[in-house]
Amino acid sequence: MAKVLVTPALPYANGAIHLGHLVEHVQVNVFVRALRMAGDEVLCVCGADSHGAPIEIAALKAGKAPERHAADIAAGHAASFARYLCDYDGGYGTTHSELNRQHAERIYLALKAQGHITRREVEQLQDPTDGRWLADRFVKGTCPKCQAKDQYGDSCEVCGSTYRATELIDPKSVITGATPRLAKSEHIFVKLGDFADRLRAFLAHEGVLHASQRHFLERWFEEGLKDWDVSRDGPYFGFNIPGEGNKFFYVWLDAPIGYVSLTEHATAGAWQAWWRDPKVAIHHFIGKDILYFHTLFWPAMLMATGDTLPSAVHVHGMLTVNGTKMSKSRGTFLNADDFAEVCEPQALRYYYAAKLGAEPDDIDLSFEDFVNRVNADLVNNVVNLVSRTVPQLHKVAGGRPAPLDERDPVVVAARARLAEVPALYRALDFAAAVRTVVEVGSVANKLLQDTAPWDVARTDPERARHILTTALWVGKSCLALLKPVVPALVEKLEGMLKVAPFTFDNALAPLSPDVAIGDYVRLFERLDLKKVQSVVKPTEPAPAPLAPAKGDQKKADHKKAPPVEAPPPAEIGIDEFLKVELRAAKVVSATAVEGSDKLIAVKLDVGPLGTRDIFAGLRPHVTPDALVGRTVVVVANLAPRKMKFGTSYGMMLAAGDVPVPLSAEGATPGDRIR
RNA sequence: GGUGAGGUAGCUCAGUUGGUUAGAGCGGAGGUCUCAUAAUCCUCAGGUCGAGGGUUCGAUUCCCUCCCUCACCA
Repeated sequence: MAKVLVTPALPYANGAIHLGHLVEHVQVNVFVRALRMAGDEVLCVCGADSHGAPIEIAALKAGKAPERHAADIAAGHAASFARYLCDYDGGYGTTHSELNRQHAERIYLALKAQGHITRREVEQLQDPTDGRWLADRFVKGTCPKCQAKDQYGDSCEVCGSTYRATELIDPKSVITGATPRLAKSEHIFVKLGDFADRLRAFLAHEGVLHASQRHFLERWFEEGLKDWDVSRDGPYFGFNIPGEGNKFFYVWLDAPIGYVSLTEHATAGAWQAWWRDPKVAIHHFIGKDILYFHTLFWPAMLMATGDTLPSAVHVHGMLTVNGTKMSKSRGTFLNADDFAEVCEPQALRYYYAAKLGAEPDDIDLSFEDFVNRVNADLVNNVVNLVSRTVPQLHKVAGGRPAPLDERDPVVVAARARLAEVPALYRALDFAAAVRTVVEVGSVANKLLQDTAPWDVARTDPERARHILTTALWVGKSCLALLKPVVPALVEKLEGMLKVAPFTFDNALAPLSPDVAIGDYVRLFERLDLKKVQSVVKPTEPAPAPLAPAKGDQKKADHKKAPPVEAPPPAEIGIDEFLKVELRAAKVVSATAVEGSDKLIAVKLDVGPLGTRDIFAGLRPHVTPDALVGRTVVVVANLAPRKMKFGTSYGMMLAAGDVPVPLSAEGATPGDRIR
């Protein structure tokens, strides 16, 4: 019996749980339930990552103490996870705990005692009003490259360029609005390079990391590991660094330490039984965005204290919804609770499981596919098997199954296929597990169709009883193996069939002829696409497509129709319309963009507004020369858009599938169009 | 820009340690049973396996180049 500790990453306590978090937590929960069905001793802990500047500042804005704020958010996390049947040993905890402080100090002091700590001065922006040190995200100003206003201190969302916060034009603190000043402070660093060889060896172990991720990390080693800045000067919401006055641990230092302190909490103090026993397998599940922390910093910390290193760091891909990144403005940023309102949470568990393979691929939640998969594979196939047989078995045999005919080829084949499933769960290839179950289920549906027990019953009830028993056994066995994915559904089945809770040992056991099964109860409801789609509520009309970049164009060609019916554009008032600054502009020059077969680089004369460079995706239909000298319509206040070949400062309007530039012939360049 | 991963039927994916006609589910078309949650079952898709080149008797599967997509860049 294996002893396994499993953790998802700790969700950050500054926002609600969304469908992206759920990919990881469903993956973890299915894994944990499967291991437990296999008889392993499993501990699974999780809690909110509760420290850091973003939380402190959000709390400030909400008028709460940061502890309070983080606790409130964490309570929401716990409720959301519970709805999706994801539960954690010891409950859903937090990193803001006394236990976590103790472990953070223990680990830090070990690093220090071994000489892995160093210190040096760092220059950073500081708010002069309250002395607060400002991370890049807390400074906003004008982009030094494209002059876009209101951009964060690390990169410009408009032109995509990156820079230092100190390069911003007219920088302001987002907290006080004051102009920050540059100041120096001493920070504490972990000399990660000290661990480079050991880390490299650790990551090379078979199974620790998927090969593709290992390749990815190679480069960091080749470039050499830099020191890791682990201190922040107060005010900061976190743990004081022992002996360092007003310095605090950077949130990413104590976050993973939460895995240990949450273990201690969940086991009433017995953390060493999990973190000091080399026989325990530790599995971390993370998104690829935090790979760095879990494969370099975290193992280095564990090395310093001699705690057990992870057996595996499982990386999953990111979630897209209907083919696009979740976006607040498009209304596709779906939080878990909202989604649970329009569909049974187990349906999402099923879909995620059906899409999660052993490879760390991104996964897409396409509503149409989601509804199809759940209805066709789960309900119409596997669940339907139970619904087709249980009532009939009552009719022909008083609910008593026949002895299972082990020589029946359907039974033999099903046993062989289904026996592979537990190993697929262990290998994290849930997609293959689900696929196998569904395939076996359809064999039994075919059996029923071909042998028609409802006919046979009229002449040979005993024969009908045997057929129904076989089909029900297949359905029962399939669902038993799906229990890690849809536990509540399967518990209903256990009750209906009056059997002991399923494990991987008894999943394929025959039903007892001595026990009459109970009355049929519906196990699961089909999903309604319209209802699922209703979860997307655009808060504003979809932004007009920008000058079609090559990629967009291609995508548009391949997607027959948008997966979600685009809601008709909402009505807008005149004031709204007037926000769009349309102007007449004369084409000064137009040249084909080398390397693109769609784009034309156009220089426009916009009268008093000067000249503008834009890219127009008109090439397949319009030759550049034909544009020169024409007066066209341009959106003058469109945010600049960075494209592969440069930045487009506006958009030329065109109509039709074969785009024809709109003409403003007769107008003077620069004229406002209304 | 650098690095990594990927591009297989309308959609979601499987597969090929290189080899006869590249598969499944869903959607779509037609038919069927009627036990079942308008469920089941049968038939129908001819897709340049992203593009080009190379290695080979033979490549979708190996190598190179290019295009495109996604992610990460402390």
